[in-house]
Amino acid sequence: MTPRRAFLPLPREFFARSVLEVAPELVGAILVRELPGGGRLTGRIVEVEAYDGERDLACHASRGRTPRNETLYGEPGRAYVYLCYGMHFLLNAVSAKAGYPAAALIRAIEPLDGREAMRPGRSVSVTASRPERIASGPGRLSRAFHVDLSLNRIDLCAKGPLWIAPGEPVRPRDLVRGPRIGVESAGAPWNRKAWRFGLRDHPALSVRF
DNA sequence: CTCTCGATGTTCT
DNA sequence: GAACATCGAGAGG
Repeated sequence: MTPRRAFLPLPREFFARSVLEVAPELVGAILVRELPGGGRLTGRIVEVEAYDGERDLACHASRGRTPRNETLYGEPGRAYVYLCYGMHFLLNAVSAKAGYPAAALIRAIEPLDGREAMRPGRSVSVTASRPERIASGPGRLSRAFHVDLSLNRIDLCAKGPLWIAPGEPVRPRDLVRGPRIGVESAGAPWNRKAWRFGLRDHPALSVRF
């Protein structure tokens, strides 16, 4: 019998901490997607950003609680999925204790199992020539892993349609950080916080550090 | 490589 | 109307 990896989900306590601890530790972890029709997609998380509370003007919760961001205020360890720019679904892991809105945005994944079932962008040319970049961006990874609004609020701490398992440890020198992407308009100091974490020089990064 | 711009829908002013 | 945690095409260097 082939020793197949168990991919046990990370426990809820992992996510029930400050997102500034959770986000960097998610780098290197494994995202597992069970497709409705059968088939499993897996990939290594190589880039994550932290969004921390109502005071963080780049966080969706900065203007208070709304129907859209309700999940952010709930139990840690759940998926917060929302529609961005009218056409991309972005995947977050809710962090901190319930009632405190914080989440880690998963921004890029190195494809592992099930690559043939990952959906490329509308342009075949880009991803066909660089298959390792099929999930190299928050919108692209959701498309590749078939993540949409139906997965909002699902539990990432239990086997189901989507969960996160521990990966191989990341050497400290391979973990790099820098300012978050696409949050210029949040203004200082929020657009300058070095709350983006990733694997040094990894080809699947959405943008180089 | 860089820059610019349109797509597309929900939320806020 | 404008803004928005994005992406990819097209033009230009």
